[in-house]
Amino acid sequence: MSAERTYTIRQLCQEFACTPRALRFYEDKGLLSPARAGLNRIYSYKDRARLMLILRGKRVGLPLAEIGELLDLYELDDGGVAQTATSLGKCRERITALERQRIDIDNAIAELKLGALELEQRLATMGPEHLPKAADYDQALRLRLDGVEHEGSH
Amino acid sequence: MSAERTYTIRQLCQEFACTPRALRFYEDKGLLSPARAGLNRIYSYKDRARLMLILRGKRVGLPLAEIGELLDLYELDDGGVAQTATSLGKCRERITALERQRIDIDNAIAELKLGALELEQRLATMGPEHLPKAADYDQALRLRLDGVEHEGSH
DNA sequence: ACCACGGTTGACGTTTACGTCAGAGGAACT
DNA sequence: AGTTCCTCTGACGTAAACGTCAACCGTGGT
Repeated sequence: MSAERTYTIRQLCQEFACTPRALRFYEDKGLLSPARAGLNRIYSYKDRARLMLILRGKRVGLPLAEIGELLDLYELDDGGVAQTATSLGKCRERITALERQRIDIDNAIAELKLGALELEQRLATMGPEHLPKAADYDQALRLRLDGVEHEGSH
Repeated sequence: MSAERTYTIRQLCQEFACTPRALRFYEDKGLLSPARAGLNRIYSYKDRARLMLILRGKRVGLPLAEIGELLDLYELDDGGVAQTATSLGKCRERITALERQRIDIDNAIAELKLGALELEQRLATMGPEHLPKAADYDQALRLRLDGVEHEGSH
């Protein structure tokens, strides 16, 4: 019966790398409905769980509206058999859609891996004979490295 | 040396269920550059292949800009070693991103399947005691079936 | 009492990926 | 020649998902 842990908007944002604006937006869309302490929003553990589902839904490309429907599937106090039946229908539609998408992704990954292989081989066999000039190569590489701010191991 | 097959804009649109507007838009963005017969666009077999890649990229949630970069990876006449190296980098980034996405999708599918199971059981154990009324149930079901045009096995 | 700080509510701006006319041009049938 | 198509080029509109900015509020510290 310990008071369940709660979160401020900023805590959740830091944890999941999103902005307060986004959370309020999800709230506008009915995907979240945190409690209030005066004006301030207080997110419960359940709210946090919902947020995680929302973000995963986004990562797999679902529009917020669809995510909302799916979230409702999990919290069905329900309104009857017909409701449940159509929910099941939507659920299955989403499953088959995601399975198609999985296939697309597998194909894309396969092709990209082939592409990567070819690029590697090209790099390997690409002797100085294909280069503009050793000096140019050197300079181009330098420019590249200078231009890239992040991702550097330095 | 038979003249390679070509396609009008409408033919491609019918084949891939998209609109002429979309194809012209992709052209604006540099993802396609079909030949012309006067004003009219003439799509080659290669253009068609690119379009398929574009559409698959879209299905996995890539923005058109990214798709453009990936397409360029396949057609590298190239500008040197540095170019090829950074291309390889981008390629690998995309691969790992897609692999993460694959995991998300697998998780989402798993959860949805659990949800579907629960819904099925609820439907099974949901005796008339939870129903508004047997008559209402019957009527609601009828309405449902009438409202759904496709997917019906009838 | 004053002020910084984090949070809140509008309201308008922005990007992406097209949809939707409006107006015109060439091919083809009648 | 007239009409019917299909297509083309702008140009403007739109939905989704926030970003950004202004102005306000309550609370803790000094």
